[in-house]
Amino acid sequence: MAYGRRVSESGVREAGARRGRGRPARYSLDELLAVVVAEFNARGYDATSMEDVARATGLTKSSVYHHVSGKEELLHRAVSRALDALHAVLDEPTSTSGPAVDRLEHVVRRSVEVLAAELPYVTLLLRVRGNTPTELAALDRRREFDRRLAALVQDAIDAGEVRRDLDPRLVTRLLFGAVNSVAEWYRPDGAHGVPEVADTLVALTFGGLRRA
Amino acid sequence: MAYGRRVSESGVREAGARRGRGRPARYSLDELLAVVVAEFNARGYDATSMEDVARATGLTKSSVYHHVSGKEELLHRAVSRALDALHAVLDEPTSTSGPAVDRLEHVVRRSVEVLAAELPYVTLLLRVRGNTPTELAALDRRREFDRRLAALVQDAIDAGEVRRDLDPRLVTRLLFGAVNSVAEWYRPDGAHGVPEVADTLVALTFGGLRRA
DNA sequence: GTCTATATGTTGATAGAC
DNA sequence: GTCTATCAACATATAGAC
Repeated sequence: MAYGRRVSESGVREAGARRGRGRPARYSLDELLAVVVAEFNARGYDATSMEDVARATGLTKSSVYHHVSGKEELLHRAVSRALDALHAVLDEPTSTSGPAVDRLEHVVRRSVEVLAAELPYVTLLLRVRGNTPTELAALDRRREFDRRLAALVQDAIDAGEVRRDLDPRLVTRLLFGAVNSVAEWYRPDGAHGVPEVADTLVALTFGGLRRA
Repeated sequence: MAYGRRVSESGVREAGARRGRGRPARYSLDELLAVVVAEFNARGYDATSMEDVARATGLTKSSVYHHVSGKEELLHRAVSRALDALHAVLDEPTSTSGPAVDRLEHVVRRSVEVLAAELPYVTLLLRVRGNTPTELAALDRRREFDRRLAALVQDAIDAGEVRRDLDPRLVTRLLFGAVNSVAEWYRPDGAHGVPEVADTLVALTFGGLRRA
């Protein structure tokens, strides 16, 4: 923490205060990315100009271009981070051994945890539309992730551990639709902690809402 | 259907074929909106320029400005249509009388149906970020809708018809997170029809996935 | 109700001094 | 590694002819 950098509680450096004055900011790429991704999520990637990025970081546009080749590299680094974290969940030991329904439940829980831990990056990923090569590549990796999820649901059905009367691809989409929706409202300092969110999600989708 | 207008199966006039040539298009506002909203959803609202809008409609920018005051009016008309349709669900008789859990289930089913029927408009609504006055007003109406949903869940808990061990606001968010996620993949000509989607969603969230 | 032409601001990105 | 100054392209929107 040299230079007494002004960094907010969330670990995101505070915005725009020192442009052109005082000591140079000396951003690391990760620090810069955290600020920029927060801005992308607040205004939308397309609606955020490089001038907005510069203002948020407290640098000039030129200085931002010293760190990255352009706006798209910022997006690429952000969504790659999210995709790496999500794919890693599927490679965990508990995701690959044991009863299929337990593996599925584990992946649901861990997905919520990763979503919370990497919230800004996952949020940005979930909003990617496919306008650029970077975005298309991200959508491809997302689809690969979804295929691996669907295989997990299929395993649980084949093992007779979940009800067989539902289409597995449809169940996968709805189940992880609920998981992903957490990104729309979850806040680290909000009313609900990660364990409660994960427990409620599992209770809702594995146990069901209706009273016995 | 005068003038033998070229309109696709989805009711959306086909794009860009006649700019500057042949008979004037004579768009109604609703027809124009359908084309434009499809474009907004394909590229993202912010990433869609008025030039893109003009190309998609087969008009010039100037002609588009004859129909609407600007880009934001197009957004306003689209999200208002979605919000009107969603709020109407809560005012249906079956949403306001009978056992609370049945009212809740009815609203879930009808929300899926409205989402499918008004897919492009709801899709656009769900992506609104809050950058402009129009978007902020839309977010306000969405929040009001969510409040009414949460009250429905609370009613079902108070009536003892659903399990009491879950936080009602959290359940509301996850339940309708799953509902809204349908907009991300549902297609009218896709593998799953609306009744199957609604049945599966209700089975998943009210009955639960795990085998008894 | 459509067009061509244009006004005026903003965009992503670069040149080059310090 | 930051800055000032600038560019060409593209943005939203308008004027006015037909």
